[in-house]
Amino acid sequence: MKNEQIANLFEAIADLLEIKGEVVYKTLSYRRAAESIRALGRDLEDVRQDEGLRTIPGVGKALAAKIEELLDTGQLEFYNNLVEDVPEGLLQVLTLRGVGPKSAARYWKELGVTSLEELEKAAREGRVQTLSGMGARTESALLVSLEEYRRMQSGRLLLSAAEAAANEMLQVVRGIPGVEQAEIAGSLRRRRETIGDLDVVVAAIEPEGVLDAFVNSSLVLKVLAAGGSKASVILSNGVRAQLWAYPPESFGSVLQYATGSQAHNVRLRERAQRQALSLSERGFKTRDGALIPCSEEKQVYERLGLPWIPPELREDRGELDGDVPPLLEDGDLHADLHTHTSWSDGANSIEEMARAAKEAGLQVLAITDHSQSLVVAGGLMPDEWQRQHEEIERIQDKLGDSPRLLHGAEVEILADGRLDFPDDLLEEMDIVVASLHSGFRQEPAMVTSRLLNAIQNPYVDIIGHPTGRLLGRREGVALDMEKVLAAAEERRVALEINAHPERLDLNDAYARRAVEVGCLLAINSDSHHVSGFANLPFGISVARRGWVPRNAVVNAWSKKQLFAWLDRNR
DNA sequence: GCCGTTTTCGGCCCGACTGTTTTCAGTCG
Repeated sequence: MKNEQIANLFEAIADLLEIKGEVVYKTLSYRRAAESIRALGRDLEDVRQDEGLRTIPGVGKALAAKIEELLDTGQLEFYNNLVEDVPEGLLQVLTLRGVGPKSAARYWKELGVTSLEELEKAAREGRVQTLSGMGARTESALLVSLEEYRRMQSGRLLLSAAEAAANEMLQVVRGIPGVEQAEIAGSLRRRRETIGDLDVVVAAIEPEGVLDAFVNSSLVLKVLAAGGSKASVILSNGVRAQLWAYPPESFGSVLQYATGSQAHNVRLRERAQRQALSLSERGFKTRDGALIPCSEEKQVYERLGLPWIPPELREDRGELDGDVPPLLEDGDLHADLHTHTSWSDGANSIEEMARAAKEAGLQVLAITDHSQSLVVAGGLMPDEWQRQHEEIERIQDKLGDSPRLLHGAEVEILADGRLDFPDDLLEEMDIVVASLHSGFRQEPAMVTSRLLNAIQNPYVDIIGHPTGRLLGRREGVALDMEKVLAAAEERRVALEINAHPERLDLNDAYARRAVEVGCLLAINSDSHHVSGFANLPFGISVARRGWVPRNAVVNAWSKKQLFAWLDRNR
């Protein structure tokens, strides 16, 4: 059983235990363990054999035993018994906005509801409002939530889409009279790979007036909740958003609070408690009730004796325990080592791509069009690659040394593990990116061995988008990532963090693990268009979330260091 | 169910908003 499945199961257990009425701290333990497992970046089986499951934060004796049972049998008796008590269908009921464990339990016990369909029926028949403490408004709100659930099935936004929507919202909010400061917060500020809803924080002398103007603006389709400090809405583009409006003296406190993550904030508040302080979005409160607001975010961390923590790290993954490495910054990448042109499935010529790369501040650009077998993407035959080579030399002459062009290919790793070009051609190339575009449904062990084959080839420099996932569309291959990392480390082959917002592959957890085992990484745009270089910051976000130091990223190196690495086997 | 420079037992974060209440529980982030 794989990490993701076990994490999901633990979350389902937490939900069911909450409906059952179990003490909330027990359910929190399951949730915390699930988060730790997601952040692991390696198989639980490996952790069990090496340092032991108990070394995972939030996994104690009981949860370790449950993980072992799942690893060994693929089953969990505890869970099987639990669903005898509490119907699994209630898990979906719990996802409705406005429905928590207490309400779900009452719908189930008092109305016999065990699924979304049954709940809808009960609400339509007016049975929900017969429950004590529930009225007609609760019932109609429930029907609205059910409607929302159907519409919003698609779920989370890609980072790029969320960023565009948030900037639009930010522009509107900054134009509201009385707004002194406005910033993006929430998971978008932490640069998670997908975003559920937007959070924007503003400083204003009169927060109520700002909130009022916002909810009445043309940007807002529907108001879900609105008070004197915050408003929760659906924007006209269908995206859910929250606006937090607080007085300027509390701006830092609320920005910190609204940025989260929740787990990170809990850690901070525990820390505040040890200093006899209580921490909230308004500031610190002393035991005698005096409020100490923070106008700047860094003051929140300062008072707790901490350095300011970059938002990308605020996930309760050890960021408060010690030194954080110096992270990659926008502008640290001097090279893009994986791009396409109209020679295969790109939209622009080599020259257009080169000029755009220079415009984007890059000193080195690798042209890596697809290889012959990827027919749908216009993969190049060997003789076409030779002709492209002449073309690249001509353009290099024309452009001078800026950017420096490298000529390579994104070579298919074929279904049997061979590469799609012969070695003597690969040897001629300045750079070789090897990638999978087919055979994703093979057994993970087979896909792993295909990658290992590619890594063993002396001319391969980078493994492109290693798992092949497409966010929201295709799961990545369940590779034996530890084997891949170990081989890549030994051969000094870099693994890609593909910066396309739909890929972001490797993800943050694998990137962090890669660095731990000494692997090199490359952050590439995989551009198919001159606009593609604008995606590089998304790759940098992944690296930052993965605690990746600058010196582990080959395209953040100097030209000299980069070329020496590329020449290592040539 | 986890965890320990207060503790191996007894803690475990905080406030805004809503709907239904006559003072608060539930949900959310």
